[in-house]
Amino acid sequence: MVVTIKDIAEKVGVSVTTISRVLNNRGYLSDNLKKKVQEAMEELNYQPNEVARSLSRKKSNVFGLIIPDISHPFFGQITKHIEYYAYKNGYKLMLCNSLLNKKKEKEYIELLRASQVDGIIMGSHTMKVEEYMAIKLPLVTLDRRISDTIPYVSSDNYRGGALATKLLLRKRCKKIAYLSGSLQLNLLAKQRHDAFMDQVRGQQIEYVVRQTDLNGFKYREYEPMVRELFQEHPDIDGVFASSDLLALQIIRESRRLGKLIPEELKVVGYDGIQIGGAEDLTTIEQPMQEMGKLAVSRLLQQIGGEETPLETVLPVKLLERGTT
Amino acid sequence: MVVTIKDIAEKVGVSVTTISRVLNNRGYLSDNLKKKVQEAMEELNYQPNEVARSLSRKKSNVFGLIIPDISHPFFGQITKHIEYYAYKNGYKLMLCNSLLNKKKEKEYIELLRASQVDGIIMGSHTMKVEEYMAIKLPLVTLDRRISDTIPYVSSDNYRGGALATKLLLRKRCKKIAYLSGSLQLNLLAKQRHDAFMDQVRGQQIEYVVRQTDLNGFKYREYEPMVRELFQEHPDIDGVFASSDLLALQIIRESRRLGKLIPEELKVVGYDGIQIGGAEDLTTIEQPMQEMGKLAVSRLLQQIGGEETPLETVLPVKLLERGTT
DNA sequence: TTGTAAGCGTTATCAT
DNA sequence: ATGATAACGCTTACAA
Repeated sequence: MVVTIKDIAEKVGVSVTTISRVLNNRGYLSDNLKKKVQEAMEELNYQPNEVARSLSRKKSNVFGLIIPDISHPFFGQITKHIEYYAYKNGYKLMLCNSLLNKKKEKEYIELLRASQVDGIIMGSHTMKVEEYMAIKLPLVTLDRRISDTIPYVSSDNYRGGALATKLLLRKRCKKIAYLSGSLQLNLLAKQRHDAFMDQVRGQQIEYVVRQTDLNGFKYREYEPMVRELFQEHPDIDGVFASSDLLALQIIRESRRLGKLIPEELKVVGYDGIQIGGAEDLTTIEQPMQEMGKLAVSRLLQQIGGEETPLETVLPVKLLERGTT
Repeated sequence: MVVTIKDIAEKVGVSVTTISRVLNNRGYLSDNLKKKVQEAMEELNYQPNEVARSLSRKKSNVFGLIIPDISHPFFGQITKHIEYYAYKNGYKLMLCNSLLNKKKEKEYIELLRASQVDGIIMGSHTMKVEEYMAIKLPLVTLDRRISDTIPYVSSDNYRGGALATKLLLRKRCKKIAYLSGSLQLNLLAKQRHDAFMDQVRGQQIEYVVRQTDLNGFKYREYEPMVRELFQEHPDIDGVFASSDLLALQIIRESRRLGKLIPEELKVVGYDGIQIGGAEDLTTIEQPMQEMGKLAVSRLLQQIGGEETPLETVLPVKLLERGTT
């Protein structure tokens, strides 16, 4: 049998209440008692049952994290930081990969509520606004403005888009393309596109916009899009890709075509993923560590009953490297 | 207040036992009753409390996953698959990033036990053998043979090492290097090195072995090691890197030095990560999906009281691509 | 300073 | 077929 608080109580010869007090360091306790209890715990190798605690306290110290795909470097990195700060604050993390599957996302949300998690960080969203509003749990989204009541943490997408586009203009590109994953999926990343358009319109420059309608993260499938782009527009000399992974695909394709980078083609990515192969890529770096930290702290604020600002927009940084 | 089984019972006019029965579909229940209960649940928007269930059933339906770093593509990908199969079997996943920090790993193990998880998948190991043996919980390790009682899932590291090395020999390399992260950390990956040595010894070929003593995943710090290697041995014409990330670093450095790949230098990586930039890399692919699947199923076996084989070694595959 | 007892929301064991 | 009631392991008023 597993050792419980009751066994400790019997061994020491006090009530369970007292043991619980020692455990939580509440109330007045003689040092002698404390010591005896500690010893008994050691001896019996006692471990508190967090499930029982959660039930009793109505608090689980668990956060749910719902993202599309943990194997995507952007989410992998941000998750790393979220875990770091959650752990630091005494919270565990339940990992939920939605794969942008509506049913799975919904099931996970229900599962998280049923599991009495103390808060949810959403980096995925495929359901209707009302369904998120109905969650009634501390909630924060990553890079997604779902409604004007659900707090979100993002980086400055518009500025990122502007920085990237301006760089290409400054480098005297004559015909530039904006490439992105599905725009619908991510409202805020759409601002990169808006910024691109604002920079490009009215300028003496040709431009092309392309987006996948993949509702997924099948990076492999970026390839045909990129190939097609260059077939239709072989004279493109600048590309702003809305993710580093996409940018890498472009670089790969242009190598195949024998286009020299940056001489004949300049490429700017987005995210700032720290992965071999992306290290020479000029890109817009999102402050992933800060984003993770703030996502956690927005949740903690809500749990603590504090006011939480609707928007938390963090600055991005242009990393000018080898591909421009 | 939150709706409980009791509220449903009152509304329907039966006992909580009956509601619980409906919930778990146990025993004999009239269809009429079932329907009425279902309706009441819908109406009151009832959600079972998993914490209470776990306490009562002594089963949480949660697995703990301890890995060094979720932002490393290898672990990101394998985690994706683990999550997939866990979910499919009704288990949630608690994500624990150890950062190869002994204290954190130990704390997490305790936390997982306290949280009554039903099993642990360990992809990290920094503690002493006995400490793992003392876990007394369904356990499976990834790519780590800790003792001969703890089941592990891995791919065939020796064969992977042999395949990679043989390829370089077949391609007529004259001087090849084996590069790896810290060998101590990962007993099984060490077999890649053994295989390398077995292939290379007694052949008419020069070879060099280098390993970081980084006890971490600071990929950035691979750079100096790689640079140094080429300074000391500018005549190397083949490299077997024990991870794709390391291989990418080598490719990067050789570009800088103006060495042509594969003409002047051939590079073989390891892992088969699916990341832009690694797509042209010749590498040894680990069957990550199968590994994730089997890690989960080994845990399920243990939970089900079945015999679990000590070792599960899956085949690797040589992907011959652009860098050889 | 310590103890009694109720309560957290479910499940499980007997009854009936 | 359905119900009482104890039990899961812990916390927390309220007492003493």
